[in-house]
Amino acid sequence: MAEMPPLSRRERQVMDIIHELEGATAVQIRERMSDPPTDSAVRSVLRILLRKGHLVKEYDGPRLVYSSRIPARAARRSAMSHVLKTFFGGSVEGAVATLIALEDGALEPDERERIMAMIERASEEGR
Amino acid sequence: MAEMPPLSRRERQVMDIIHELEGATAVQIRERMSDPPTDSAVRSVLRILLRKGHLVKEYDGPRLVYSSRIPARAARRSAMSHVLKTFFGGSVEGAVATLIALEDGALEPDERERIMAMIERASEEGR
DNA sequence: CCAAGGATGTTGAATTTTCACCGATCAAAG
DNA sequence: CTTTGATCGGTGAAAATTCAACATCCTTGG
Repeated sequence: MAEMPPLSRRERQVMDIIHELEGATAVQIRERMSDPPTDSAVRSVLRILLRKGHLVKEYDGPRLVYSSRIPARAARRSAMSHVLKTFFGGSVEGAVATLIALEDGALEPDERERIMAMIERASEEGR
Repeated sequence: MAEMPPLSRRERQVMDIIHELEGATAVQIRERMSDPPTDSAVRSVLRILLRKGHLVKEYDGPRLVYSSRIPARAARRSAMSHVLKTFFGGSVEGAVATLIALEDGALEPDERERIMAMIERASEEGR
């Protein structure tokens, strides 16, 4: 049950929104779309993603909430791994450089500190 | 001339390969595909990407080399920005954490040093 | 000069995506 | 009880995609 065929356009758009919100209803998803189709169109995509095994549904009161079947942690790593390989030739250094330069201007001093500390800690724990 | 409609499956696959190689011929692209279609099928996608303005072609001797129309720097930032927003809620700290934990095990001490130095430098220059 | 191989572009058709219409269900309001 | 509004799922057809077969244009070697 590998996730063999990559996602279509709408499918990826919906999955991204669900990842960002970590679970969402059909209406929430539609609200987040820049070019929203009909409500039923969104549900069609959701049904397909369910059938393909990318999503799971769960009732929250009367509403259905759709969530990613794979844990957030794994999804994050997979996404980051892909851009690292595709756009940075695997260079963690290059990726971090782009990352910290992203929020235009400098990043907060305390966030900078936390990141530094985190790297220290990681390199110790990692043996 | 915004790049309004997101890319289709094949289109994205081809664009990723071109980004990774920073320019490639039709044959190179086909070689990199896990489920390669016919040579002409690849060219069809390339033609579409040219028409949509995502690619530019340029002769390198007898061969045509296809490259991204937008500069690598901008493409990298855009890609990283997207995963940052979609998977990390905009948290640079979280993104860096995932990034440095990515290459299983710890990252090289010297790479760690370079990253640390880079962050220092960025926070100074960035004012 | 002529053939062969490589690279490119084009066409048309099969498959896949995308989407709106429709009916069913359910809850709250009238 | 009936109506209203909101959610949900199914169906089928239009639109986009994917792709292989085909035609053309170099370029190179015989």
